[in-house]
Amino acid sequence: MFEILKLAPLFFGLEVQEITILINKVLHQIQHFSNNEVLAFSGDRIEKAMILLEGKLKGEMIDYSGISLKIEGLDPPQMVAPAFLFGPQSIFPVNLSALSEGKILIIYKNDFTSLLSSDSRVLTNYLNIVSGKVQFLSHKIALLSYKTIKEKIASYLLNQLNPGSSSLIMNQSQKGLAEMFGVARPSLARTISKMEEDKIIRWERNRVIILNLKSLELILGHLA
Amino acid sequence: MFEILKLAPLFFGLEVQEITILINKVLHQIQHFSNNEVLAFSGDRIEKAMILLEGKLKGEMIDYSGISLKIEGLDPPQMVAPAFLFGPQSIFPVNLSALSEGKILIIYKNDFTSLLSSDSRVLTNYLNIVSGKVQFLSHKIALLSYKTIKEKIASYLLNQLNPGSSSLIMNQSQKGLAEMFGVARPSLARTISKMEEDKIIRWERNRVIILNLKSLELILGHLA
DNA sequence: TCTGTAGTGTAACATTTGTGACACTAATAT
DNA sequence: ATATTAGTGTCACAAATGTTACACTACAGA
Repeated sequence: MFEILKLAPLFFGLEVQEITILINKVLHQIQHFSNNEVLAFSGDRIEKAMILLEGKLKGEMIDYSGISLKIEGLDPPQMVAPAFLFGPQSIFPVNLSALSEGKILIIYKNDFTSLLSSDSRVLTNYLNIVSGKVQFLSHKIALLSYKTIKEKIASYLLNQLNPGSSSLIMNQSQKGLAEMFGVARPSLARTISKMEEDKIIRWERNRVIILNLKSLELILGHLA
Repeated sequence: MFEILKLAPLFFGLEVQEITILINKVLHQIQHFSNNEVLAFSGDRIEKAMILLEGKLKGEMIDYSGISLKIEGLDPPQMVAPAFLFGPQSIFPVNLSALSEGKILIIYKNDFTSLLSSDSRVLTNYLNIVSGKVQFLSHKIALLSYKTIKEKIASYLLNQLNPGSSSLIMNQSQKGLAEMFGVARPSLARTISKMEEDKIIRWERNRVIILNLKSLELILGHLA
């Protein structure tokens, strides 16, 4: 019944039998949902942990005008909004609806904390998940706080660069990098070209050579 | 000895006696530090929970050029980087040094998870702290993701506006708003002027009247 | 009331980025 | 080997923002 949970990050390191025993020790429900069913609205209070067992869900973030901003699919054995289960704003960050029929494992908050207390592996896994979100978002904020394309490039290169090395292998196309930075590809190419002109870097297709590390660092230094 | 921890968010809802018993049930150390002592470098692995009992600490985020970007003070009974204790990048996000002599409560990770398991209030408190960080950072990212000044204005106004009202009292000067948005004041004024021209808003010194709410919302809707 | 400070409005010019387009190169699929 | 797709380089023009400067208005303090 819970075989899929062997693959869930929350239960990493546990066998199916162990998982089943843990879950059967706490109050839980199996909720069935049908195709196109709305499971939760953005802003609704979250009362329970929800882990997808079967089927497919969709999370939509809605903006002021009603146009959906971001759509994200959820497959088993993903947990719904793990980092919003606790905290001062424990509300659904998205509209949650079904893309198929399926099943969700439901554990109310108090029972979920009991589950966490009962096995240090599960507790550590959950703390890793939530803390990992913080670390991911912190990194994203650092990236978003760079305003100019030159800063974004410098930051990216300095982050990818191994200490003591002066070149790096690119595993990302310029097009992909532009998407990642949220900028226009031709603008990215133009800025790279300018940095090449200025003899800061040499940009080959799969490799970037740092010609003047100090200049690269100074680009970011102007942030203060 | 642990009286100050009565005020720590981690131990919210517990009495000093309860806190003392819990801490004495796990392995812990009291680390003394002296003025100006460096306690950790940015990038060092985090092995232990650290809660400040006495004294004052300073966290500095250093950028590539060596210029410090952000300085933050820590007072008792704050916990050092609570959201970085677990997770895939469990490293100090800052240089940590002392502004005075003092004492820190040290609990290694495994013992810290034992502490969390042993009292559901402490566990819930810790989950609230870390999850709250996610929620705070998510909100910050939403703000940072607006690229144009018009979007920032629209977002700010829609956030400040009481439902059903069509005007709001400004408790922030344009100059202050420009600083908050990280944009040039004349550029902000120009954009406001344009929105007035377009009959979206009327901007008086201490009051803004929304003339066309739909247009304001559409500004944000163009994000997709 | 007068003076100094803070905030505001606007202009000219400079800089950066976006957009749409096209030609060329490299990689992948048939 | 050829065709298709993806990525790259660059251009002209448009849009948005920054910078510097100055005049004017509002507010607070002496």
